[in-house]
Parts: sequence; C-alpha cells; structure tokens
Amino acid sequence: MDVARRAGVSQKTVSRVLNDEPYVSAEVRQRVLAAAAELGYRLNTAARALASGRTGSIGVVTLGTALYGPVTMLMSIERAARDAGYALRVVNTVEGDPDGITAAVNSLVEQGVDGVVVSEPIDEGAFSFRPDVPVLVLGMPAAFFAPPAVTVPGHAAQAARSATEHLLELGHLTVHHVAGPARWYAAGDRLRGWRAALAAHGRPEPPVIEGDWSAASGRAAGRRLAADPGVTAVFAANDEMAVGVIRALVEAGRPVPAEVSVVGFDDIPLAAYLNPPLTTVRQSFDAVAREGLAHLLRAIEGPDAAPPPAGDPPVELVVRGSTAPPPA
Amino acid sequence: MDVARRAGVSQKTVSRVLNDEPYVSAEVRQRVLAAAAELGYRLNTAARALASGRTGSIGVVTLGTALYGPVTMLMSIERAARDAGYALRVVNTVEGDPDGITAAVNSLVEQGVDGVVVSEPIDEGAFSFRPDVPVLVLGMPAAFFAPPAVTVPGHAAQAARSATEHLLELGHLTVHHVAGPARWYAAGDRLRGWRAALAAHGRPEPPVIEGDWSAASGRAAGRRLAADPGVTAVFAANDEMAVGVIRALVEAGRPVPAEVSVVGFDDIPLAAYLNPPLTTVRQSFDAVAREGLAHLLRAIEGPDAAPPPAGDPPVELVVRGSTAPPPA
DNA sequence: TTGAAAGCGCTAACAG
DNA sequence: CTGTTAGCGCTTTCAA
Repeated sequence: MDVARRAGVSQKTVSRVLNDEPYVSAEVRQRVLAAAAELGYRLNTAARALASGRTGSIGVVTLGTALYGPVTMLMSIERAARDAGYALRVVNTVEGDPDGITAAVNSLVEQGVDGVVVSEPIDEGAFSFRPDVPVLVLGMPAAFFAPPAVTVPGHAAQAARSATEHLLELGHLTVHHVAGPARWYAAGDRLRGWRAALAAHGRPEPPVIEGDWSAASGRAAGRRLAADPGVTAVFAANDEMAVGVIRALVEAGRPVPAEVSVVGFDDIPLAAYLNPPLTTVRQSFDAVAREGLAHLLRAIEGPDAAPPPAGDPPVELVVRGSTAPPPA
Repeated sequence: MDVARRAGVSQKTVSRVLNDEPYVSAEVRQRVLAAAAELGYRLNTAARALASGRTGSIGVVTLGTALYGPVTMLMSIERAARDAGYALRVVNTVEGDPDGITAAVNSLVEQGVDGVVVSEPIDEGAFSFRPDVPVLVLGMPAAFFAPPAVTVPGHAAQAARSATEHLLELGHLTVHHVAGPARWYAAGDRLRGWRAALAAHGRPEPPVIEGDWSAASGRAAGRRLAADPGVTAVFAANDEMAVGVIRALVEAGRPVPAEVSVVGFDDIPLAAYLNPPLTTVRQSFDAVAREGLAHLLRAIEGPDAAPPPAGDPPVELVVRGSTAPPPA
C-alpha cells in the first residue's frame, strides 16, 4: 500500500513485482523495488497465505531423538525444501505416544502447510486421517496409502543384503541380526534384506534380537550374543546398536574383529574413528530427501513441477576394521 | 461461518469458543463444539495470523549438521516450544555462508514468527539487522545485543574448567586443548574454562589446536599431539573431536588412557559405549532450551508470561574410562 | 453474554 | 503492460 503509493503504481503491480510475475516493465519494476527497499518493506506471509491458499511451507514429522539417521534425514529435507523455495515446519513425535504420527500430521495441517513429510514411519495400524494436503512417507513400501499420499521406498533392504553377504563372503557360516523395533518400517527393510541374503546362500537363520536403535540396547543384545560361542558375525540395523554390540563383545573378552565381526548401518560420522573402525552401510539421505521432495512438490504444484530425479540413490557398503574372516 | 450457522450463533461466538475466551455460556459452547466436530472444522492459521498479528510460531536458526550438541538443542527447543503452545519453523545456516545467521533470522521473520531462537551463535561481527520480533541467542554472553534480543549465557566455561581440573587432579602436569572454531561462542566458552583452570593451578598453557568440531579434525589434532611425548592429557571441546583424538593416539601407539588421558564435552549417547568409554561433560540441553524459551516468551507475551525457571542448569562431569593418572 | 461491522494485507479475476 | 474490485477467514472494536 505504502510502497504502491511511493512508487506511484497500484497495489497489484507491487504484488506482481514482488512475485516475479511477468508483464511488468523494467522501469516500473525498478521503481517498485526501490520503494520497497527504502521502506524496509516485507511481504506478509499470513496475508499471502490467506489470499492464495498456499502457505509456501511444508511440514516434517520426525523423531525427537539425536539418532543419526532421523536427524540427517531432517537436515536433508530442510536443505531440499529450502532449495525448492519452501519453508519448514517441524513436529517431533513423542516416544510412546500411540497415534503419534497421526497427531503430528494433523497438527501440521492445522498450522497450515502445503504438504507433509513423514520421515520415520512407524506402523501405527492405519493412518486414521484424511489430510487435505499431500503427504510424503519416506522409506515405505509404495501403495500403502491412498493419494494424496506418496511414498518413496528406500533401498535399505538391498543394502542390508549386501552387508550380510559381505560377512558370508568373509567365510562366516551365518550372520546374527540385531534388529530395530519391529514397528519401524526401516527395521523391517533391514530384516528382510538380511533374511534374503541368508536364504540365497542356504544358511541357517538364527533368532533375531530386537533392539530400540540405541547403543544401550545394542549392548544388551551383544551380551546375549557373546554368551554363544557359535556367534562369529553380527549385522546390526544401525551404527549406534553396532557400537553397543561391540562394546559388549569386548567386555566379554571376545575381540572384534578377531573373534566376532560386526557391521552396522548408516555410516555415522564417527564410524571411521571408532576402535575398531566400523564396517557399515552408507546411504545418501540427501538423495532420498531430494527425490521424495520432488515427488511431493509434484503433488502440490501439479505435473508442471520438476520431475523427480531418476536413478537409484547411492547405497554402498563401507568396509573398515570391524569385519574379518572368522577365527580358524 | 458454516459452523456459526450450524450452531445458530454468530461467527464471533464461534471464535470465542475456539479460543477458550470467557463470556460464553456452557450451553452455547457445547453447541459450537458439536457443530465444529461434525463439520471437521479447522481454524485457519493464516487468517488468524493476519487478523491478530500473531502467528503462534517461533523460528529456530540452527546448524545443518548432525553434530550432537546442535541437534539435541534443536530437539529440546522443539519440545519446549510445543509445550508452550508454539509451532516451530526451522532454518539451517549453511556452512561458509558469510552472513548466515543474519540471513536466516531475516528469512524467519519474513516467514512470520513471533520470536526467533539462534541456537548456535557464531561471531559474524555485528548482527546487521533490526528484526521486529524478539530474538533469543543461546549460549551468549549477555548484553551483546540490544533488545528485543535476549541472551542466555550457558555454563560451558565452568564445566570446561572442571573437566580440566579433573585431569590436573589426576596428576597431569598440564592439559592440552583441542578447541572448536574460534568464531563459535561455544568454543570460546570452553577455551576460557580450560584457561582458567590452568591459571588457577599455576600450570603452563600449551598452544591451542583448533578443530572444526568433527572427528576428522580431532584426529588431525591428535596426530600432532601424539608426536609430542610431553602430552599426557587432552581436553577436547566436544566428544566428536575427542573420539578423533583418541583414534589418532591409538594409531600412533599411545594407548588411552594408559599413556594419554582424553576428556570430551557433551556426553553423546555413544560416549559410554566407546573403547575406551569416554570421560566427558554432560550438559542439560533441555534445561537451557526451557529457560531460554521462557525468556523469549516473556519478551513476546509480556511480563504476564510464566517466569523463567530459576537455578543453574545441571552441568556435570562424567568420569569414565578415557582418563587415568599419567604414566609413571 | 452475544452480535454486527470493519478490516488485517495480500492475490484472483477481470477490465482496461 | 497496468489498474479495479472483491474477497480469503479470522479477530477487533464497539454496541446491544
């Protein structure tokens, strides 16, 4: 309004300039920009959202923990969203809250977002809501939701399989698995990959020990594993648990990797600096976030939006010092 | 509007009910609530923000990394904000961006927030902006900003001092320090604490090695330290660097803690499970976030808001296996 | 205790 | 290329 007067144009023209719309003469554009700068003018997001129906922000549902995987995914989503011109709203799901994800998505929709990303999906039975914006669920088997939901599968199963095969190729007769909580889809993926590798090689499948992603739970699992002299190789569903397993093994006098090999999952930044350096699987959170967001933006903006990047996100086994052939 | 018609009341009355305002009869309240529920009605945040001038959300400027400290602080802020009824907007500062914090704060203000929290302040010279909302700067010496900024100092210096003293009391003649980047206030705090401990005990102050918070930089520092046979004790400004230091020491054939003691800072969840378990300093991010947010809310809502919790946030030295007396 | 009227600051749709 | 006219869905102010 003030800017319009000062630049001697209509309010709508100011709007056009500030939104980079076409059909504004260069001269007028300059004049408006100058006036806006002088007045320290800022577009009011609330008014824009009210008038346009779009908020320019997307919401993320994430875990309220410092675990590497979820946190890195959040950071990657932030970057991808910002690059696409969207602001981010974040809601943590609280541990133990029964319908945490549903509630979190709802709160985001109420806050006003153009789309929602569910970063670490947990099986809560059915998602009992009909959000009126697109929802992207990361790391989920497709076709689990009706639109407007969109899913991006993730490649953890395949990666888990190659981690297990690495151990098998080293000469281990079988591989034990310390899984994540059963309700986490991410845990299921890894479990499936491990199982597939064992089956493909005709190896016996030892009972699964379930952890909660934490190093403490890894250590508890490791204690049970250490008591069984038949255990020579362990695949943990994330690096934190792998660290706990190694700790328990070492405490029990079973050196890693001399007696028992351990591989983790995620490649936390510390992995290369541990004693021993941790063999693990690295996945590109950035790639997954970027691909997922591209899908989400299509659902929001329509088919004119940039098409999602093609190609598999890189997943790679990083062999370091925590794996070796089994003792003779 | 629809809800109003359905409940047979005015729009304003609906507004009153939905905002828990007084002066609504219980009977009408019920009727409105029922109508809203049947219609699946949701308050529109944008409209409310436009009309009331308040957005009900606060913005956080944080680092785009998976480092434990910043991430945990972010999670704590999310919790504290949600408990206070505020939604969260998040912007990461990009590494290397010269005026990263200023730009991030501006973008938050443009997005529309009632207040801003700067979680990991870096010295960027002067903050060259006059945001029109209160800004809370965590971990900063007070009185660095004019209002509407408010700062919460943090107790890292004192904690760093006790970490250093722990080493001195173990019998080490002096303590070497691997610092964080000089521009980070958090790094400065720890440096000061270390220095104070040395001075108080009349010990020589060895040259500081500066890292970048990462394990890789810690390892580089550790290599230099390992080359000096006089080094028997190291205090690293965070746990990630401490892990790198230990790695380098071990690689150089200087076992920890037999030959060299190392203490970290932050108490990452993995600290207790490392080889050796890491002696470190634990600080309560939750307490700092909660106190800081209380200050911020006062600045936003006026002096009627809940007063900030009193008392020092707990900071404690956790002694584990990476420290021991110097070799004889 | 309730309601009516008047915007908040922007964009959509349509004219010029 | 530019302007006019209506709202978007709330809250505010004032009156009943």
